[in-house]
Amino acid sequence: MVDTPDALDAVLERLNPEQRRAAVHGDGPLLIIAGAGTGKTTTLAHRVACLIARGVAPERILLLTFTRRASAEMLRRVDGILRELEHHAGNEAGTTAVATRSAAARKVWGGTFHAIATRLLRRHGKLAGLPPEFTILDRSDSEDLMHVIREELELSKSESRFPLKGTCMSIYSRTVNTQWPLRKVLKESFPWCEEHEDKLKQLFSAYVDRKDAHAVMDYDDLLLFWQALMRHEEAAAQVRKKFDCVLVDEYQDTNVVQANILKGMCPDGQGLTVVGDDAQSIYSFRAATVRNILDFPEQHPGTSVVKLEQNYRSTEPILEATNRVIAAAKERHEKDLWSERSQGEPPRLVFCEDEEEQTDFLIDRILAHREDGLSLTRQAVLFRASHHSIALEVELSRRNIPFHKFGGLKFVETAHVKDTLAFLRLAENPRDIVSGHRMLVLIPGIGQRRARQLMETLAEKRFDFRAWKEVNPPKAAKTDWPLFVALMIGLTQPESRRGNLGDQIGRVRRFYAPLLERKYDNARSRLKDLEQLEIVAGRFKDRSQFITEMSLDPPSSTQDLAEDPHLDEDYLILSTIHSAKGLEWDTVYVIHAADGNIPSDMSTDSPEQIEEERRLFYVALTRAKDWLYVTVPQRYYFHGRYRGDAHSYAQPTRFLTKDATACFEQTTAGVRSEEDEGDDAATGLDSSDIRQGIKDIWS
DNA sequence: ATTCGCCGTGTTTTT
DNA sequence: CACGGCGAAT
Repeated sequence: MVDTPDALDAVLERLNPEQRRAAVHGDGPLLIIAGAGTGKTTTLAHRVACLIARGVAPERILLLTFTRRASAEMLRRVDGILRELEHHAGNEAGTTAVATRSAAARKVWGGTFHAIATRLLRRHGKLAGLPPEFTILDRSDSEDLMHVIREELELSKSESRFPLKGTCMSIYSRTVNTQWPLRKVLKESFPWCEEHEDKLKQLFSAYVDRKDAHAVMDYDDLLLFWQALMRHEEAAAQVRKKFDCVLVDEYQDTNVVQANILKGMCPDGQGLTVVGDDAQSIYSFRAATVRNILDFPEQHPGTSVVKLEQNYRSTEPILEATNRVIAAAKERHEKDLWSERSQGEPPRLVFCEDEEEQTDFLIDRILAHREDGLSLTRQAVLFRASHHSIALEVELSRRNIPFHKFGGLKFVETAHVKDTLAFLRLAENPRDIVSGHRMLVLIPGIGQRRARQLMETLAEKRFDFRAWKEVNPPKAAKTDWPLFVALMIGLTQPESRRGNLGDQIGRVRRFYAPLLERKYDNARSRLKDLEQLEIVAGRFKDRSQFITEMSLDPPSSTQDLAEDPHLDEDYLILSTIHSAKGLEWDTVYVIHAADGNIPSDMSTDSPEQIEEERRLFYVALTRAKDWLYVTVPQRYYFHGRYRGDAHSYAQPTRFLTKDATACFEQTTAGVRSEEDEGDDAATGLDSSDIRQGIKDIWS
């Protein structure tokens, strides 16, 4: 099973000495500090391949990544390396090994903390008293449940205004993820809610009980239960003995609970590898703490530290600019990133009149780069907030330039898709009060109150939907009610559980369509979405798995769902900076780089927040290999209108210090100033067209 | 006692 | 678009 050392050496040859040290490192705890573009994925993939080559069983390797996409990419690379090893090893290994090897990478346990937690808890949940059929609440489901309880406890009737459901959820989530006392969380992050501390405690404890009673888990529970499993001696031993090695990517964006889980998985640090870059920590709003990576050596005595500093991604001029941006950061691990790619264009800082000019400039440059041979998929437009790309999307659609957008509101998060899924979720787990409630209030004549009663009735009758046949529906629901009950009974028949999922969605859709038409004015496009959903669902065999995937790993781009033939088509990438983490493109456009957007006005309360925004900007810039454009639309928009008088101008982001700016070539977009002035009139395209286009996106 | 519907307000980032 | 509040309709 062990390859000849020669084969391994030949493959490791292409790594630099530090990367190689990390890849071949033995059993002790290992911390890899990997600056942007220093070949982190390559290194980690080689390490995994080395482990397998040395005889570690792939199914005993746990690889924790930040997204499903990252995990798939990593395993693809591991697979590639293993095949290469085969090749080098020549014929001695024989044909059986080939079969073993090519399947090996797929056996690795790869995924996000949450996905792995789900997998472990479905299998070992009994140890923690969990029913294996639990359903998972996404953020807005959790908020809905919080809302229901808040109403029941009549907290909204308290004298001073009680925090909104979203705020309650944020407080709760922050409390459990930081593992701080509620008081401290309120004081530091939600000072305006301090007076409600007692009521919040009441609310949160009811929330925890309710989730238990209804067999639902929110995102935080997945981590918390895994943590609890690892604190229970017997359970921990059972989980631990499944794995020999645990590798964690993007460690700078993990929180305290995740660090505790790792400590539980590898108490003495044996077999534990973490990789990250403190300069790229951008998820503290999710309670991630950079202390995890900074304190790792103390938490795990005997840690070897490897620093990767050679950048393979960007040209020297781009790297110099990004280095100067991050140099202004307050607290950081000194890193000295350097590149051998000395030739290259300077990054450009482009001032635009307004957003329209920015859009024109972008499209102009994107097409020019494509002319020069850079396909659209090798170019990406990055922005701070999802809505920053709306105007660009409209124009791209108008010009038939294909694009995929990552981040922002996802398909599965839209109301009508959630409604549809709620039917399946309740069929799968009749105790799921959130889905039940959501569905029931869709039916005319049924509101908050009756929905609650109906769910109580269902619970009393042991979750048998036939109990609802006896219910006397209100007048408005006379015709819908029997149809609805029949639908639910149909969906819970044993054959439905395994039966064609597309069919099931179709049945729901036929019942739901009239309700949808009544509820939204633009039902047509929403119904089309449901047809999409039907197709996606058809690919799954197991209903429970489908529901889990939709809440844990939803399709990351809206266009992912569109059509399969899209796979080989060329398309431009639009992405939030957060969703661009870990990726790279030949040409990167960072748009709306004005103060107020970067840093976001929402995140300038504390110095820590501003530092995080700085790192965010750094992450955006460091995605670029050869070309980097930073665009600043100067006219300041405010809720779609000019703010105040017509001549207030935006400043470029404060993170472009004088030092950093010096690395940029400054230009104005000037798309319009020359001959385009006349063209504009000729095309007849005007802001009213664009605004109409914007409205079309929503409606 | 409930549900329905209209209107004003706000809008980051994500597992 | 989503949410919450408030008054009208059932």
